[in-house]
Order: sequence, then structure tokens, then C-alpha cells
Amino acid sequence: MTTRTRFAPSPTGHVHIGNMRAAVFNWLYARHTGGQFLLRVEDTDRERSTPEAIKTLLEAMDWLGLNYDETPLYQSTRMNVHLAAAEQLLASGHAYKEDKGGTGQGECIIFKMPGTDIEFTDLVKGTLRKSAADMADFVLVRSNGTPVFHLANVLDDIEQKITQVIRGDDHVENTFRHIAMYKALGAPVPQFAHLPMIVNAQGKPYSKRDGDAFVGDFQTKGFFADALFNYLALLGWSPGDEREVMTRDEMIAAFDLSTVRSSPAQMDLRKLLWMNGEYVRAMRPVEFATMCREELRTIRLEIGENAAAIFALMQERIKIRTDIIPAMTFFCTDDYEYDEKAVEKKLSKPEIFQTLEKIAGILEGLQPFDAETVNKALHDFVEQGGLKFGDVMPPLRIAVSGQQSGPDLAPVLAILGKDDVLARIRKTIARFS
RNA sequence: GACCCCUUCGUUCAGCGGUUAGGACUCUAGGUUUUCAUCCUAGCAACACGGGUUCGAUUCCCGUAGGGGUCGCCA
Repeated sequence: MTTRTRFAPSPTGHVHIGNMRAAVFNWLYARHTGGQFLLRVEDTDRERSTPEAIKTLLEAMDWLGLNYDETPLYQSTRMNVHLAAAEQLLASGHAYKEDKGGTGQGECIIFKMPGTDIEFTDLVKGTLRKSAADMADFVLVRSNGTPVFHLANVLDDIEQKITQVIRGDDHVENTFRHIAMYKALGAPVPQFAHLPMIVNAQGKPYSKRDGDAFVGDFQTKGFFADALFNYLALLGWSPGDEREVMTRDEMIAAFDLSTVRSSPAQMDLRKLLWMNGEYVRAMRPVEFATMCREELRTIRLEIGENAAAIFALMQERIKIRTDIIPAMTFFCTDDYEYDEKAVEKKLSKPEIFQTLEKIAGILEGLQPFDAETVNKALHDFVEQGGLKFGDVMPPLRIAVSGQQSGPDLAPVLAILGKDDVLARIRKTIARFS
């Protein structure tokens, strides 16, 4: 039997990271088993389910590469079916109407639990059991005539012929009810897999309040979809060996629900950043160049003729797209900003300006002005003057780039060119001495 | 409160009766005879606690503690 999994979010404008990881696991499982991955939009909450919210959801799916099979099912189109099923359950004695007196809410339809214990084998948590005494009847149709989540969710899973329901841990209690419903409806019961929650930095489950946990935010922060996907896949799961940076195909091949952990996991942004850096380094030079050019263009900067050399120098140092502008601006313009702390720390002593003056003099006479020659000249200067590299190089770097860290200085100087370097050194001296 | 779930380094993933308890991220120290956000090497750092079972428990069982989830008209 071919497997069919689904991602069934309610489009509230933002999909948070825990939900998206559920989507990732559903996708991986479907792809691993050669089955289908379906999307269902649970848009019955009319107030929150706006067209924009749905658009945001679809864009997030697309961005992460979570391609789905078949046309998405919009739950709101199925209300009649849901209601009809409630009537059927009523007719078959699996549900009853009740007018909860005193509240003035009117009559609702309530599902009658079978009165027997229910047990199922969760694909990640193992056997789970609940005794009849611990399960109460529950509302299927509100007194205002609308179906509740349980009814809609189960019926749509039946409609979409879902074989594995892979969802968050917070649904385990619902599962007992859902199983009772499948049986009452005469439908085959799917398998269930409950994923542990992803918790925030405080160790608490992500909530709407954790504004930094939306998928779109990772995109705007400059993370790559592939890196985020890779990181998310590793939250609660591992291939069983020590691989971490993996291609999608590798993840698909190795994925299995039985090796998913059942304890909650916390996101570590630092590791995500590291992983993103791994993806940057793995980029083809052309891709990296294109990304840099596009990013710099957003602040109307164009990279000069030494672009290739600059990209080669920077690719291993950039960890995330948003690093590009701060790290590369000085290559594109003389109008770079000085890191105040760096200036304070390294350009405070008066004698440093004399040193810079001397360096400028030496560099001026250099021919050719390539990295090797520059490097040698700087070394000679330090040695002959009985100076320390640490006292000379950092100020020079700040002078030409405004920053206290960056790639090897000699190639940087060579790329900037003699005239530019001299101008920058003199500008710096004039400004801070 | 009731029911259910979870518990290995700061984080994450291994380990599934006998291991010097491993990898990764972070951090620290050294190195790459200059910076450094890269790279290399080394290092710090964990089995929540208490009982069992067993020749032997991180591993199996039972408790305790802590955390989380759910509890008839949210999804």
C-alpha cells in the first residue's frame, strides 16, 4: 500500500517552526516510502484564514521545497460533508444531541465514546493506551451548527486517504478520540506518529508570542531553505550515523519514523548559523557571486572589476546572506563606516599614525602591487622596525576597511589597488589623528 | 486535580546489559611563523534522584522529582 501523509496547518498568517518541522517530517516520510505528501488547509476559522495568510503559507512551503502531491484540500469547502457525517453518526447511535441548559447556547452534537479502552501503536512513541474511564464524550458540532476540529480533521484525513498521521505531540490525547471516530464511521484507522515539540530558548513550547519562530523570519534573516530544512530534520531525528550536513536525497534515503526521538528539542540558532555557513561554502562560485551581487544591489552597491578575487576571498567567511553587506561593503565603496570599538581600541595611540604614514610610503613604492609583494613588504617593515604584527596589521586593516576582522590583509590590499589603499590610509590618518 | 508523555555534556544527535559514555554546535587553549568570522589540533563538559532485577546497569522494571501535553462547543 502506498503511503499518504499530509500537512494540515491552519493558515493564520505565520507558520511557526514547530509546525513546519512536522511538515518536514511528513514530507520526508512520504518521499522515503515513495508515497504521497498532501497539503490540507484547515481554513475554517474565517477570521484568521485570510487570502494573505494562505498565500504566506504556500510561499513558506514553496520556499522550503516541500512540494506536495495533488491539489490542496481546503477544509472550508467541506462543511456539508462534515455535517452530513455528524448526522450519520447521530443516526447510527454514535452521537447524540444535547442542549446544555442554562447557557442559552442551544443544541450541539456530541460524540459518544465507545466505553472501551483504546490502544494504538504510535510510530514514534510506541504503544499508547487509555482506559474508557478516562475518556469523555466530546462535541462534534457546535450549537451554532459548525463542525469542530475533531470532526473536520478526521473526515478530511479519510477523504485524503491518509495512511500515516504525523503530527505534533500535543495531539496524542486527541488520537484516542479520533480512533473512536474512525471506527464509528467505518473507516480504516491510519497509523499515527507523534512528534516531540520544539521548545524555545526558555525551554517552553513555541507559542504565538515567540515572534522569532516564524518560517518567514528565517528567510528574511538570510538563512537558506536547504540549511533550515537540514537543521529541522535533525531536530528529533538522526540518520543513525554521524552525518549532519546532508543532501535532501540523503535525508530521504535515511529517514525513518522509528528513529525519531520522543523527547522535546530546543532550537539552537548558533548551530543553525553554522550549518548555514556550511551551505554557503558548498555553493558553486557562480551562485555565491550572484547572491552577493543581489544583496549588495539592495543598497545600490556594485562590486568592481576584482569581483572574482573578492568572492573567492569571502565565500569561506560568509555564514549567512545578511553577512554580505557588512563584510563586503568596503570593497565596493570608499564610503565605508568605521567600527567605533575597533577605532577606539587600535587607533588611539598617536604613534600608530606615524606607523601608518610609513606603511603608506612603503606601499607607494611597491611594484607590482600584488598580494605576494605586499605581504613581503609588510613583513619586512615589521621585522626591520622591531615591531609586532599585532600592532601593525589591525590598525592597517581598520584604515582600509573600517573593520577589525576580515580576510587576509595582503590580498585585500592587492584587490583594492595601490591608489585606493593609499587614499584610504591617508583619509584615516586625517580623520582620527 | 485527573489521565498521558518526556528526562545522556549548555544545546543537539549517538549509545539499546559489560564503552576510557561518542560525534556536532558553542566555549577555551595552541597552531596555521599578521588580523580573523575560515581551517587544523587539543581541551572543558552529561547518563535527574531512589529502589529493585542482574555477576554487572546509562541501557530493563517500579517509584520520586522536574518538565510538557490534554481534560464536551480552539485548531
